[in-house]
Amino acid sequence: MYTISKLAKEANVGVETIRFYEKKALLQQPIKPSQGYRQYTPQALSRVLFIKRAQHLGFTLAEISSLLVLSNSNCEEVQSLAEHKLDVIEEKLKDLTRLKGSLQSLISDCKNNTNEKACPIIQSLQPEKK
Amino acid sequence: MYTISKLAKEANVGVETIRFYEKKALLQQPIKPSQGYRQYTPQALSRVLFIKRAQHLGFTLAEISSLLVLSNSNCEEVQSLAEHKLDVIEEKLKDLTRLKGSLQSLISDCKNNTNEKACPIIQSLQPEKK
DNA sequence: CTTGACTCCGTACCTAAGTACGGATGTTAT
DNA sequence: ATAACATCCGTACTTAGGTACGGAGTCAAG
Repeated sequence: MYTISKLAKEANVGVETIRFYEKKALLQQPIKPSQGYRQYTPQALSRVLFIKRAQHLGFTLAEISSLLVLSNSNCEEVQSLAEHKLDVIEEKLKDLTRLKGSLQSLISDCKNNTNEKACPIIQSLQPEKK
Repeated sequence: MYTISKLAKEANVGVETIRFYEKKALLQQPIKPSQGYRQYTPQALSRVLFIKRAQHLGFTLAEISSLLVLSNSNCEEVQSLAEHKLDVIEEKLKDLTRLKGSLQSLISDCKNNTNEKACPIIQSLQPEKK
């Protein structure tokens, strides 16, 4: 059993984060003993670690909430959530790759530029005159 | 010359966005004729379009602010800002690629899974018992 | 000269995932 | 039993980039 600060420390998050997850119903609030502080079980720790791992996989807290609901029953739906997330990630990868190409070519233009006044990057951002 | 709503329309942004950019000093507020509405010059339109293009290249408004300050003088600093942005993008690309691999392997585990109860994705998120 | 559309301006609200504050209460060590 | 620390709880603040609201003033058409 843990106090809130020990739980937070074990999970490597702030105390406020625990309380935040409770508000968001990602974490069940342990019944407060009418006297004294709340006690957290090892299951609560598991839950927080689960949340943190899922975040590292790129899931938002809202999605993690769904994962937790589905986790006891439905492998297919979990899989479909993961596939959707994969699509989003692939979309972002495409965008960033395109971005990278544009920036690289602008920077290389800059390096070939001897004219100090007309920076090719700035030029490229100027809209054409109408 | 444009009214604010015509400017916004030309630039394909909301009226509120123009006002927001003025607050952020990305856009100079035209002097308000003591009577009546403000008039925007074609230069103001160019400026808004510049901002939107730079955003598409992945620059934040704060960075665009720097770009605008530098744009009249210093190609080298503009280039260095772009290089920094490129580094950040490459870092993000690495992270996303790693993420994509993890998700793909979890999804493929799911597909090989015949046991409906134990979803491999959920399993992988469970911390080991201590 | 009045109606309807547009503008001005400050302020509040939005998402996401927390972080910070502050007063009241509870616990622990001396 | 009192100091020092921990917890409880509600509320406000943070970043980024806007969006929405509401009351007042202004402008153009009929």
